[in-house]
Formats: sequence, structure tokens, C-alpha cells
Amino acid sequence: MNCPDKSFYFRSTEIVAKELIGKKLVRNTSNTYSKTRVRLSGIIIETEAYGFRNDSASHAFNGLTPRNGIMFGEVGRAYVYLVYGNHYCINVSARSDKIGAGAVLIRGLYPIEGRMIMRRLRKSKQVIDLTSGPGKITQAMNINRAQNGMDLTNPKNDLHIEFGVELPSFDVIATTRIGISRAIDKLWRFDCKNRLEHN
DNA sequence: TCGATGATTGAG
DNA sequence: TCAATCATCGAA
Repeated sequence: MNCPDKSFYFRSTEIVAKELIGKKLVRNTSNTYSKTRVRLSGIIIETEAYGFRNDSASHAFNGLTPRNGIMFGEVGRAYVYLVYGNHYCINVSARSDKIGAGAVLIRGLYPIEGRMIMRRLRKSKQVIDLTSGPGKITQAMNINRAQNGMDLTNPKNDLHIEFGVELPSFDVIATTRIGISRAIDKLWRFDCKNRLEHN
């Protein structure tokens, strides 16, 4: 498996969000039970694109703040933030040259490696509930603010995105984004159309 | 400072 | 349908 070139993320967030479907999010972390290192991974099956001045729902819409700096910086990095005081969301920073900021929210995974560990981190939930939401993904993969800013294009990092995943052909559909109150008309949510086995 | 809001989840 | 839960950000 290999990681994409940074140029992959130097494109509009819509394109990046769409093409991240089918790629693999990988997390190496310590197993709190056995104290050993474990590799967790899942195929990305749902994403959302967030822009800059063209997107009133984006954290970057009103300009640079202490929180959203990653969206304005080098592309291909993890933007992790706490939402609703309860859950972390993980994004990948992306933007074309002409846009000053952006990110792609990873909303859904098809769990591949380390399902039993994920199950424990998620408190023994059914497999279908392990990573079917942004807050669930970070909980299942032990992702928090410590990973904010991590370079996801470096395969040596404990959090990264791998390409070259073997998958049967699949279609991606675009729909409206979830959980936002502004720019609700944009079709910037991307979903893997065909169902992968979820058990 | 202060208050409103939020890229969610799980329980009832 | 609704509470949990708190960092963030703009306004005061």
C-alpha cells in the first residue's frame, strides 16, 4: 500500500472528497488492554467537502481562527476538532490553489483491520455501528486532538491514508451535507453507493 | 467576559 | 424527541 502524493489534496475539496471514497484510513495506536501496538483501518465510504468563502457552512468561512488553522495550511493534514462538546471529527485539509482553505470530513468507514479493538473502544457495539459516523470513527480509532495537524500522506505516521485498495467497482453518489444549518443546498456529501458487507 | 451555537450520538 | 457537554467565536 502507498500514500497519495500531496498533489492529490491540491484540488477542490469536492473532487478530493469524492475521490477519497474507497481509500483506506489507517491508525496505529497502543492497545490499552494488552499494551501492544495495533493497526486499525477502514475503507472510507462517506465524506463531506467544506470550502472557504464559497461555503457558509465551513469553519473557514469567516477567515482564520485559532481552531481552523490547519484548513489554511499545508494540504493532506489531519484537522481534528471537538464538536458538541462530546465528539471529535477528523478531516483532511485540502484546497485548490485558488481557494485559501478547505477540508474533507470523513463521515463513514467500512472497518477492515482491528475490528475487535474497535469494538472495545466503542463499548461492544454491533459492527455496523463501529464507524458509521464521524464521532464513531474517532472513538473506534482512538483519534483526538493529539492527532491534529498530522501529515496523512506519510505512511510512517500513526494516522495516514493509504491508496491502492483493492475493491470491487463501486459508484459514488452526491447528496446534501448532514448536521449543518447553512449552505444546506450544496451536494457536497459523497457516499459509496453499493453496500459492503458489514459484519 | 458572556452567550449562542454546533460538520454528533445514544437513549427513551 | 431530546439531553449530554464544552470548546469556539463574535459581540458586548
